Order: sequence, then C-alpha cells, then structure tokens
Amino acid sequence: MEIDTGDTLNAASFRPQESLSIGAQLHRILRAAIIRGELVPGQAISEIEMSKKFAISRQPVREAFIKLGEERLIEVLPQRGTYIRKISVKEVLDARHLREVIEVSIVREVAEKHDDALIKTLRSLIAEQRKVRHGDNQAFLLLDEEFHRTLALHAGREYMWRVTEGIKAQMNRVRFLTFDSATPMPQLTDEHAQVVDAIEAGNADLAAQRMEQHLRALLNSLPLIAERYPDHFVAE
Amino acid sequence: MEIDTGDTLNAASFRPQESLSIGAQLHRILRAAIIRGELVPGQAISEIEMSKKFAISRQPVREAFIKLGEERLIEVLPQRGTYIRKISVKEVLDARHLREVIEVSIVREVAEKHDDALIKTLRSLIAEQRKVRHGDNQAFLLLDEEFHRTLALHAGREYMWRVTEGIKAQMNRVRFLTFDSATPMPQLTDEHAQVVDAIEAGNADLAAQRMEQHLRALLNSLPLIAERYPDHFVAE
DNA sequence: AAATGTATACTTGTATAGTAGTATTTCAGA
DNA sequence: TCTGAAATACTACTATACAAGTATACATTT
Repeated sequence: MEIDTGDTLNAASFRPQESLSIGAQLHRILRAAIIRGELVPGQAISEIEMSKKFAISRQPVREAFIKLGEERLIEVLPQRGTYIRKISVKEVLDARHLREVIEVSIVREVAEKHDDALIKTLRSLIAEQRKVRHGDNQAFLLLDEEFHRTLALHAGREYMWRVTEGIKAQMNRVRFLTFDSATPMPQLTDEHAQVVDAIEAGNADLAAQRMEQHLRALLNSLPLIAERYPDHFVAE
Repeated sequence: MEIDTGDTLNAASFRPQESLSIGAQLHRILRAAIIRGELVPGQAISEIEMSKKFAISRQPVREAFIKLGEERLIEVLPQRGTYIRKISVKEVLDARHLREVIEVSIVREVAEKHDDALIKTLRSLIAEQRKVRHGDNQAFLLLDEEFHRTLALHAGREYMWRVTEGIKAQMNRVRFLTFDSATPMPQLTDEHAQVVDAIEAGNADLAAQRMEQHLRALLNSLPLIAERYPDHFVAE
C-alpha cells in the first residue's frame, strides 16, 4: 500500500525502489517537511491530525513519530502533545563540529589512497555543480551531498556516513531557512575543487585544512539567521 | 503511575527518571540482552513471542523493535521475521575508528581547557577502577564508560557523546563475548592515568596520542574472537 | 474575590482483531 | 521416488477501540 501524499509533495521525489511500509513512507515525508521548514518549529502536530491528513490509521503515524523523535526533529510529550523541535544553536554547532571531525578524517584517508577514477568522478560532480542555474539551491544541495558522500564511501566509511545523515538533517534545517537568499554556490564549488586538487596531489594535510575551512564556512551566518528567525530557535 | 506512599513528602526520594512507557522499558531490556549476548546473533524473535513472554500487547513490542532496528541490533524483515543481527567485523572496526576520531578530538579540547576539579574527578574514577576486584568486568566497564563520558561532557560535546552511545553498543557486544576471560583492567587503568597526566600537563598532542593507543587496544583481539565464535559474526 | 473541585476535550499509550505477505508442509499426480 | 501446486502456519503490518494522563474552562465553595 502506498499512502496518498495529496498535493503536499511532488511525486517526483519518490524513488520507485522497494515498497516501504506506510510508517516509513510517512517518516520520509515528515522528515523532509521539517527540514524544509514547511512544518515550523514549535508547531504542534498530533497523531490523529496526520492520520486524517494522509487517510491512514494512527499506528503508522506513531511509528513515524518515534523515528522523528530519535532524530530530535520532534518532541513527543506523553499525554500532552507532539511538537516540532525548535532549532538549538548549540546543538547545530556541536553537530557541525562533529561533521568537521569526521570529514576531515575521511579526506585525510582519501588523500592517502586516491585513484584516477575517484578524481574523475569528483571533477565530474564539480562540473555539474557549476552548471546549476543561479537560485536552484536544492539541486546544488543534492550535488553537494553527493560530493561528500563519494569521499566517505571511497574511504570505506559507511558507518561514519550514516552518522552524518543525522548531522546534516540538523544543519540543513538552518540552510533551508535562508533558502530564499542565494547560496554562494560558486564559492562552495571552488572550495570543493581545491579539496580535490589537494587530494590529487596526495597532500593529506592540505586537503584536511581545506575541508575544515569549507565546513566551517557553511554555517558562518548562523548567528545572523538565529537573530532573524527568533521563533525558530530555542532560547538558551 | 502511582505515588510512593513509603517515602511520602521526602523530596530526596524522588527519582529524576520519568516513568518510561512499556515500549521504552522493553527496548532497554532487549538492548541489554542483545549486548550481553543472552539473545544470540542469528536467533529469531517475534512480536508475539515477546508479547507473551512479558505479558504485554504486541504494539509496545513493535515500537521497541523499531528502535532496536535503528540501532542495528536486530533486523526486521517485513512479513518474514525478525532476527538478532550478527556482528559485522567491518562494522565494529568502522565504529571503533569513528569513536577514536571523536574521542581524540575531545581529549585535545580537554587538554587545552582543563581545570583542577576535572583532574580530581578523573583521578577519583581511576582510583575506583583500581579497586574493582579481579573478574568483575561489568563493574569495570561502567567505570570505564564514566571516565570517557566525563571527558566528553567537560568539553561540552553532548551531541558527540550521544553518537558514541550507539558505537559503544556495537563494541560492547564483542567485549561481552570474552566476558569469561579476564579484561586487562590494570593495563586499561594505567592507560587512563597516562591520559590524565598528559591532560594535566596541557600537552594536547600527547593526550591525543595516548587516547588513540588506548582505544586501539580495546579491540586488538577482535580477529581471534571472530574466529572463535564464527556463528556470532556475519560471513564477509 | 480567591481558592478549589469537576466536567470536558484534548493528547499519547496500550490492547485486540483482522489483513497481507512469506515460508513451509502436505499431498495428488507423474 | 520425485515434482509441483495448493493448503497451512507462521510472520510483520495496519486498523479500530479503549485506557490513562494532561490542560483548560467553568462551576462551586470559602
């Protein structure tokens, strides 16, 4: 069975792979909606509300809520209600730091055991990134993630990459807040290119340093964003 | 929920731990059972079996299964069955590596901003570790984890520590396999002490190096263990 | 007027029943 | 004896109903 997403989500984003359970499908849908900010932080959602909206029973909704709770995207208060979690600046910065530690370590490994095929793949991704039309931030985001994932999997660090999935969720919530304004795509792409150059040269220290800078730049506007959208963040 | 009539009006007797749902309680129980090896890898478990065993309905069991599945401790095959995951040597080593990257980064931070209170706490933990009687590996394991957690929280890295919870689950499954044989407690304790010395000296590089060695030693017997318990591991 | 009890309308948590998919067994037919 | 399709016995998945906790509005009492 497949749940009716109605007009809340375009069918193009669905992968025709294996049939997921209703709960798993809803989890994906809600997760994306939270990250994209369609469900705003602090907003109350309920199992009944969602079950009606998608014409399913409460049980699958419940299971989706459990997963979202573990990802810290919502907060389930027993017998009281469920709310979209507000973004915590501290938590986002902490997550970003963990991602930095992970990816710097990965790029070091990659620099020490790279091959021509990898370099070619990475350069191809960078070329695609340059072709993204101005303003299509979502397309760029996908290519950006593929670039980083390629590095992680080449190093054989699937476990690490699975962890960064959760990290990226927190970070992307912030990035989507400024989705209207332009992402500095050319700059980020140049940084990618410089990382690849360092990898190709086999210079692990340089690659690590450039990756570190790259990841730090991603959220350097966080304080301003938090100030502009005070309702989206927890007071701390 | 019922009130405790025994210690009425004694505020100190209040447990800071809120009442967990049945599903959450079962999750804890099963998680511990899997890590301790009481539920052996490959073994089939079912919702009905557990609901009968604990005299509860199947719904809470289901929710516990979902959480265990996300932790990769069990594998839920839709319409087929649920099984205790076999241990993957690659995954354990990858997890250990991630833990190394995380904790080395943490100990660097701690070395650069330590204080006397922290050193005192750490030395106190080490003293307790020395007092653990030979063979009581579980007591040592708890003190070991508290040592590492203290470092993480002092660095203000709660997010990182949450991630290592999942990592430790995978590693501890291996450690519990050799629970009968003696853990080299004196050696591990000495390594802890040397890390603290480096922290107190403010030598971040040395502290990092010693932590790295310490964490690598934890699983150096993994290949032998995997060979001795082939049924517990996935063929790869 | 202020404090307190109570009904009500929410919420999430749990139990039970039935659905749908998979694997195994059974047994007719060669 | 072997083959293969249908019956059977599981499994996880979903739907519905009910239980229990919480917040709020409102009546009651002091």
